[in-house]
Amino acid sequence: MTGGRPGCDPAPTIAAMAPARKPTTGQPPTPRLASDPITEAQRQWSAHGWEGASDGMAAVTSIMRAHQIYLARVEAVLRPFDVSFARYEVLMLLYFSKRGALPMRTIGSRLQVHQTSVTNAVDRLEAARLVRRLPHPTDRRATLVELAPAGRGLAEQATAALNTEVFTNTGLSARGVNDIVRTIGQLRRGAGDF
Amino acid sequence: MTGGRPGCDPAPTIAAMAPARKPTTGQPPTPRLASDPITEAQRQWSAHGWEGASDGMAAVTSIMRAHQIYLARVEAVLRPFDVSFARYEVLMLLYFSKRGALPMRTIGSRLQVHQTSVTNAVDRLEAARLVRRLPHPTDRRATLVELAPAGRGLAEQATAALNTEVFTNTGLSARGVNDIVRTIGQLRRGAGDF
DNA sequence: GTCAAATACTAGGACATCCTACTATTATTG
DNA sequence: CAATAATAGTAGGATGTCCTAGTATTTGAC
Repeated sequence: MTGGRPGCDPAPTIAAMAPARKPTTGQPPTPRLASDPITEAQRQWSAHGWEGASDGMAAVTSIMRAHQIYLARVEAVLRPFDVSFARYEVLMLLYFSKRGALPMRTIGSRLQVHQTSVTNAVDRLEAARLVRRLPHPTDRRATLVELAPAGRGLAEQATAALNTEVFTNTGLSARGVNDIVRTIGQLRRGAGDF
Repeated sequence: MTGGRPGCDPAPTIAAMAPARKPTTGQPPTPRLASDPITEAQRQWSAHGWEGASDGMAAVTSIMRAHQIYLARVEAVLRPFDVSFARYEVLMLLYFSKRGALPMRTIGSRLQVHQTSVTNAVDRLEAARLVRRLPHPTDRRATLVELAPAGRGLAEQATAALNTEVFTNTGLSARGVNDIVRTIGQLRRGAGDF
């Protein structure tokens, strides 16, 4: 969820594995900082003799949490449009395609999701009259998914909303944005994305 | 998802919304680079007049993809132990707790997941005899979740596997790891995580 | 040309996540 | 002290993701 469909709440994080913080009542002997759970988890990792893995654990955990935060924000923005992020992605893929139509398989490959996830998303998009299934003209195994006019309009409106409410205000500095894109680019290259 | 339980394949990404690349046959007029889909999506964003949002879109999309990659790797490592990442996180939270037991509510708060997700995870962990539910000694509304010996052993073994196979080899440079943790720390602070 | 292998899609099931109730218990307020 | 509000947990439902299996069609090999 990665699944799932986050509402406003985020997803799980190893990060939060820090021991319970004392309530900030009074003035406890320990520094009453609202400690960063990921930093705390790193401390736990080191305390258990896993120093070599603690930084990587923190990075992976940070990614998990960031995903949770952004997915929740995106889904919240898309909710009024009655589409999920998964379905929005399908719409945008079709929106950018020259003919406004793509085979199911192509959609799955581009979005890097399982075929059956595409079937699922297209089922719902079709039920909402945002796309149509058409027979592929030359390959009778394949099914084309065509963007309906309503789907095109929704794609534009939803994108405008996402741009305003999420993408132009990511909660990161300009440098942070660049660092993220560049560093994850490294990861994605290693994973064979491009 | 965020959901779901990724096997080896990743999750959706706006990134892949680039138009189909021409096959690299012959030597097409356009540079036949196996283009980075996220960079391509950025180009599309700009081409549609959404320049101000393209960088943020790329960052958010990168996070989504990174999550997908890491979640798939983590789940693959955990599969032999018959636990999901969500359940592993619960085990580790208990493992780090002083008494090896925590109320359901505390688990949800620490992992930042919905209460019902904790109920779900604990149901399965309990069925696998990895944890036990106990009545809270003073608050009869609450339920304590106690780490069973088998759960403690599994937590240690699974962590060893994750450390070896994922956390010490994240696919990022040391600098990349630090950039990720630091930059996402920014985001998390803004989201009120600490 | 025919048969095996690969490909495209769907069906059904397992998990995980969220949300909205609903119950039981504790805390708060008048 | 009683009534209301807040909290802890579960049940049931919707979505999304994956996987395996099964059907239809196309490609490739002999």
